[in-house]
Amino acid sequence: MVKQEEHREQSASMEDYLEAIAKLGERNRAVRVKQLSERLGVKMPSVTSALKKLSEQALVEHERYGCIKLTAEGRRLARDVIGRHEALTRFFGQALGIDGKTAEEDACKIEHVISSLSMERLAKFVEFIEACPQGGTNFPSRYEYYLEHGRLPGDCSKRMKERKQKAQTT
Amino acid sequence: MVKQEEHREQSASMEDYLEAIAKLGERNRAVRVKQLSERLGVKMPSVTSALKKLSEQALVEHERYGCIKLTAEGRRLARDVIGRHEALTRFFGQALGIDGKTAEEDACKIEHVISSLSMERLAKFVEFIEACPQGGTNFPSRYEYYLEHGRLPGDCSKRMKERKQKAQTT
DNA sequence: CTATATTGTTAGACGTGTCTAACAATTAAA
DNA sequence: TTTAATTGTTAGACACGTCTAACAATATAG
Repeated sequence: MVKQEEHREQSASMEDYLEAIAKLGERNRAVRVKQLSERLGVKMPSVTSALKKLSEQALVEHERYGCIKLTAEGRRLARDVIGRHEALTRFFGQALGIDGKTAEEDACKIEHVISSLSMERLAKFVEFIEACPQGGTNFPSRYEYYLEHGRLPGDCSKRMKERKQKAQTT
Repeated sequence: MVKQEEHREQSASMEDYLEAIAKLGERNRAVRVKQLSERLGVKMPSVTSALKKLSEQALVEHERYGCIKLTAEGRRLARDVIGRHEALTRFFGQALGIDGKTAEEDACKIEHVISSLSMERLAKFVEFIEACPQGGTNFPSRYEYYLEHGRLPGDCSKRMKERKQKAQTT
């Protein structure tokens, strides 16, 4: 039994490129070097060289002067990064009440270094806060419960359902 | 009015060196290159070259083959880093219930990238959790209150005092 | 006090990711 | 459709932080 093809750990920079390509690709069809360079605040040659690296790892498809696309694997990695980014942004914004700009910036940095365990817990914590915005009794043990069961023990779950229905009907 | 001598931003690596020197200096008198190299998981030449850089910035005193000490400014920076480290460790450990090793590792990374605003809020949040380990009613608004006034509105403050007294008499 | 181990330094290489300067391709305008 | 503007690439430099190899100083044992 040989060790399977592992996740090649990506550097913070490369994760930023993947993330940006995915984000720009959401709306636009063709992602361009220029766009990436502007979004990431680097010069175009830096983008070119990053794309070369990512192409070699089969995370990106890019032919000279052509458009930029993620491969399936690249998309997977980008999704992960974006997931971390969003959860962190919500944590700083919603849970800690940090302003949007700072929340974004911090999420941008931390998304590259946080462990998956902490990331999961943080995401759960945000869910908890969001599910029960008015709080309730006995927070830490309620949080424990939420970690265990994925839902709240008492009255808040009703409110949560109401909110979901409301959201659907909106 | 000319802009005063600013905080030269330190890289993650340099902050790690400062932190390690401070930590090793707590007990031992003379901090050595070898110790630093072991603690930080780098080879000795890396330490030598880092010390050269930090000496040039007057954050560290170090003469060839001699002992390593922080200057007042170096100590100040180290204290900041350690403060962030400890607050983050407590956040991941106490608040999110992450195991000690992971909490340490994440703190180690995040301490170098988090904004001071988020850091303050996170520290306050940990205080809140620690002050009132059993939780109470209406968590988010209680947390708001704590952010505003630095203490809890109701019954928990009594418990907190009891805990402090208990800690003193132990 | 000499011989040996240990610790520390220097020199120089390397990988990463950035930059500028110069050139090439593509697109838009005249 | 030639010319001009924009966009992209190549080549090469640089800063950072690490490493190895070789050498130097200090400490420890005989």
